[in-house]
This record gives sequence, structure tokens and C-alpha cells, in this order.
Amino acid sequence: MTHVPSEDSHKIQVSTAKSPPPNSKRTIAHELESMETSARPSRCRETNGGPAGPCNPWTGKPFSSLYYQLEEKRRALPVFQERERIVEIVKRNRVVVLQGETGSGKTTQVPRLLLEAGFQRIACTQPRRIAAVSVATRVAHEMDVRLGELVGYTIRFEDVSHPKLTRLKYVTDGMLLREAFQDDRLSRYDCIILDEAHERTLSTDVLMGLLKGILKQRPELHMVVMSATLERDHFCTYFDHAPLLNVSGRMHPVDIRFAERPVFDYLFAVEQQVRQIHENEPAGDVLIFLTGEEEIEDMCSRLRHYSRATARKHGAPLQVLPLYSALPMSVQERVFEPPRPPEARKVIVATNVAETSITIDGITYVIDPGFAKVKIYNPSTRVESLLVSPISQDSARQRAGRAGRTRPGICYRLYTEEAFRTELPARSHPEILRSNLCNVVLTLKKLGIHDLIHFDFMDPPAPDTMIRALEMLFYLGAVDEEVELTQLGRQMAEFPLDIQIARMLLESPRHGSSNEAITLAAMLSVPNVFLRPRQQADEADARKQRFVVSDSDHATLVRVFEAFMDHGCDRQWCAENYLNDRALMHAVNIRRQLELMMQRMGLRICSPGRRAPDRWIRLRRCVLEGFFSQTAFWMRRRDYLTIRDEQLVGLHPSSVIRHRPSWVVFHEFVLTTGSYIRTVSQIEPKWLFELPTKYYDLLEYKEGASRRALELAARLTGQRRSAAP
DNA sequence: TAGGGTTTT
Repeated sequence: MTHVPSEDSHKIQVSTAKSPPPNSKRTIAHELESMETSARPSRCRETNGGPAGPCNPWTGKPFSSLYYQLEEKRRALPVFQERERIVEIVKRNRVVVLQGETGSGKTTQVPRLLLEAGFQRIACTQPRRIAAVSVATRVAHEMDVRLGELVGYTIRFEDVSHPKLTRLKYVTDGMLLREAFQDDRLSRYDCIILDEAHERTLSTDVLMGLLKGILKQRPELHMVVMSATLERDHFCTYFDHAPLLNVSGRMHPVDIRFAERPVFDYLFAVEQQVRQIHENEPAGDVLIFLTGEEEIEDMCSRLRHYSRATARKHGAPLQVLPLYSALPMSVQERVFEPPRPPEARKVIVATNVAETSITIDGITYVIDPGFAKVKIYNPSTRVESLLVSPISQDSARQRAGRAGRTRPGICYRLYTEEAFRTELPARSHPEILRSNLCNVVLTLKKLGIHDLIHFDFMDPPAPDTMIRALEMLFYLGAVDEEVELTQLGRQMAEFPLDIQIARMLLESPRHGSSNEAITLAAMLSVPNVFLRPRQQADEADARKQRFVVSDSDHATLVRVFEAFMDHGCDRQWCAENYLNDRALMHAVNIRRQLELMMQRMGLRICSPGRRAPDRWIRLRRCVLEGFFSQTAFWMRRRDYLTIRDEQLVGLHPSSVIRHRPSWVVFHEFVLTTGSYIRTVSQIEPKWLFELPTKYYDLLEYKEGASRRALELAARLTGQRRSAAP
């Protein structure tokens, strides 16, 4: 019996963290355990009088027909050609930096080669869940083994791996970091591969620093850092001059064409470029990179208009397709379908999703205006915001590469070669330099790292950012005066949540409302669930009214979630109510996970009941328990002033709050056309003084508007603290 | 009264 992977094998199998994978059998365990580490095909015994064929050393069974198909392709990959060199250099060095271009096969082949070379347990990290799943599936097929046994994967909510059998595990970088919570030397692995290291995600950066320390403690551990673009100096130097291996890719040539002179209106230039391609260049699909939803929808209508106006003159029409992550899945998937009508030229107008996360084959022309929205963090105001910025040279190369996946292509850069060299930074700023570090610091503390300032980050964050993070952890009760992790802090780190949300959950049983708080925590952890297509904005707003709790955006979110559950998580119902079903389904999963965690920690799951008049009051108090540092009081007309930082802000127009409460708590501060606070709830000022935190000690405030507002609030609510000078 | 790039636990 051969195991032929079918379409079903691609489906995601779900199992809980500690249970064995589906269909695991003792016989396979036996086979694997008795197997030698080097995997050379052996001969199978003759069965049923048939001839003896080559036999899969991992299973002892004859190979399937699919195996031979995949094997042929795999042997043609550049990495396969270099296999001996790769294995040798990894075995001889503790750390190796492997630079393999797109199409080299590094992600599928390197881990397997190392397994076959005798490593006992290998983890290979991926920045994205979908990559971990699809690569693990591919490798299991290539090795002709069942997914979840020898080869498996672990991502949040899904563990398709076996504690004993799995020897090659693909895992999201965040998940491996979590594993280090249980085992801070990651001692089950003798080889750890960090893939896509050039993306420099927060988790990969923390893992790199952590692993550098672990390497010193565990002389048997080997590590491979795999990266696509040239950052050789940076990676090699960081890992004490680790050797660099370079494997060529298999890409088709891409002709790069720069603008001859600077472009001032890139949207206009994009449109001109599409016309030029459509009217003069041979058939082939076009991919355009823009910065956001609004720009994309605008461009789509301009291009559709052009297509309608000129279809007769130029023969084939354009099929214009938007692509950004907030789009419903069904709309996103259209970019993979054949064009409609069949003779049309597809024009995909995308955000950065198309740069790394979503790969579309068959693109011949790429148009790159050279901008993207980037998250920036300002530690002095503690505001994270999005800013349209020039992309990096690395990013520009990545975009260009999207044109040469299946055949030679052209990339039109709407900036001059001079600008490319002098105005674009060589590399993107790693995320760790652009983020609020509260959770990173808490993670490091939990991992037992005491000297945070000297933690060996590849790019150390600004001291100010670290200090701000520590200060916040202190106010939240996660660390004490000696900057030691408290019991509360340990619990907060367990939760896969922003620490403020974790704190809200931990305090919620005290307010008799942990049930609602868990729902809210899940809703705050997923993207905005309210859809508002420009054409149907009024209708969408009207639908949202059905869920409104007039003094709280937080409570409104809880009501939306409950209504979603009441309607059986129905997608159609979501569509009718302009709600993002994907985000809501995700919230359902998160909620389930959080509830289990709460129960395991012995925290009470309680609710005042849906009809209780004080239900939303309790919830708003829970919110304040986590977000007490994000309150604001009404100043004048439309303006609020944030406490402590005294920033003048407006209520975001998406808020359900129509009156002007004197005090509010908010979830986030956004900087767009103005300064806004978004996801807001009314609070009673007296609650501030009942919080178990020093944050509202009047002594902590300099003379100013905030202090005066607090003094007034204290006086009005009869707080004795107001008497303090 | 307006916009949210992308990921992950």
C-alpha cells in the first residue's frame, strides 16, 4: 500500500497541542525509531511475487508514483545541485548564513538535506502561517511520508506534528519563540533554521538574539540563517563571522526600466504606464504596487474607465483586480483565476501583500512607484502610526522579481536610477526599530533575560523605546521596582495578546465580566470587522447602527461578536451586515483559546448576563484596567486631551459615541489627516482613582491641564487624594 | 466626521 497524497492531504488537519497526529500508527513509529540516520534508498522485499523496487528509507515502503514526479523536479533545483557542499559546511560550522535567491529551493530542500545528513530534530521557522503549512505539506509529499509524522508543522491553533515522530518541523517564528517559554534552550532541536531572515520580523529578531546565547550553552546545536537578499555582511558579522553560502536562484531575467526624470504624480504615471503597456507591449499580466485601499480602489476605477473607453480600439480589454488584505477571500482569489473574458489582460492593483505574502504566477509587467505604508513608532508620544514612505532597494528588487517567475518580464520603476541609488535606503528598517516594545520586553523577561539593555539584538532598539516599555510594564504591574517579573507579569506573558489586553483579562473576574472581556480581547486582536465599501458607505453605517451601544465602541464590538455567534457564524449574514467574516471567524478561534487559558489559570469565567443593566458598565471598567494609560478628557468643542502626554485629539469619526463624555478610555491613537483616538468608551472619572496602579497619583503630574482635570475629577467624586498638594 | 501596509503569539 503506498500513500499517495491526494487533494485531501492539502487540507489542514487540526489537532490539539498534545494529542498525536491523526492516523498515527504504531508500525510507523517502530519503523522510524529503528531507522538509521542516513537515508539511502534500500531495496524493498519482494511482495506478492512482484519485482523488488527502490524503497522509501523513512517508511520501508515502495515509493508512490507521485514521489517520482516530485523527485524529478526537486533534483533540478539549484539547492539540490549544491547539496554536498551545503551539508558539509553546516556540519562543520555552528552557524551558517545561506543566501538563496527565489526559486533556489532552499525552504523545501535544505531542512530535508540536513535531516538526511543525520540531524535528529530540526525546526525551520517561517514568518507566515500559510507558508509553514504549505511547505511542510510539500516536503512530506516529496519525501513520500504522511504529514504530521516525520515531517510536520506547528502554527497557532494547529499542531500537525508528533512529539516523538516528527523530526522536521516547520513552525512560525512566533511559535518557536513560544516554545522557548517552556524550554529556554530549545533543547529538543539539534538544528534550527531561520528562514526568510531578511524579513526581520519581530519574532525572528528576538529569536536570533536568543539563539546567539543558546549557541554558547549548547555546543551541539547548529543553526542556519536563510535569507533571500544580500545582507551578507550584516548577518555574517552578527553571527561572529559565520560562513556564507550562496545558492543561485532560478529566475527569468527582468528588464528594469527607470523613469528618465522625477515623477511628481505617481498615480497619473501608473495610469500612463498601463496604457503604454496595453497599447504597445505583447500579452502578459500587469502587477501594480500602491500604498493602500483607497488608492487601489481609485486606480481600479480609472483603469476600468480607460479599458471601457478603448476596448474596441485595442482589442483585448483589461480585467482590473484589486488586491489587499482587507478584501474578502473570495475577491482576493480572483487574481488566481483565468482572465475574464479569456482574451483580457489582467491588471492587479495591490498593496505590499503581493510583495511577499501572495505570489501570483504569470506576471510579466510590474509597475513600482516606490512607495509603501510603513509603521512607525514614536516613543516620546507612544504612538504607532502608518506613514507613506519610500521603499528600500531590497524591497524594490523583491517587487521587480515578481515579474520574472514564469517567464522574462519588465519592471517599470517610476523613479529615476539616481533616486534609486541615493534616495532609497538599502534595506528596510527592521520592525523592532519601529514598534512599541512592551511585548518584546515582557517576552525576554519571561525567557529569563535580565540584562535587557545589553541583550544582543542585531539592531538594538533605541534606549528610549526600551525605557518606555519598562515603564509601562511597571505601571501594568508586570515588573516590580527592581524590574523583576511579577507573578502577574508571568501570567500576562502567557497570553498571546498585547499586554494591556492581557491585563484587562486578568482583572476581569473582579468585575464579574470575564466572559465579555474575553470576547472583547478576541475582537481587539483581529482586524477591523466593519466593512465600509465606498459605494455603500451609508448602507454600511445604517447596518452598524443595529449593534451600537451608544457610550462604548468596545461594547459594540462585543455585541457584533455575539450576534455573529447567534447567527451561527453565517457568512451570508456577515455580508448583509457589512461585516468581515474572516476576521470574525478568527475572533471565534482566539476567543476559544483565551477561554481555555483562563480556565487553566484558574480564573473565573463569569458574566452579569445579557440583560443585566450594568453589563456594559462592568465591561468599560475592565477596559480601563488594561488601558488606564490611554484615557483622555474633554477640552473644548471636538477636542480631547490625552492624559500624561497632553496630546490634543479628536474622536475618530468611526466611533459610535455621539455625545461628548467628559472622560474616555481609548484603544488606539491614530495619526492620519489629524490626531484621532479610535475604539473609545466613556468612563467615570472616579474609576481612575480606584485602579490598583500608581498611574493616577496626582504627585506624578506636573502642573498643567491634565493635573487640573484630575484634581477637578477627584473633587467632584469626593476623592480624598485631591487634598494632596 | 475619515481611512488601515503586512505579519504573528
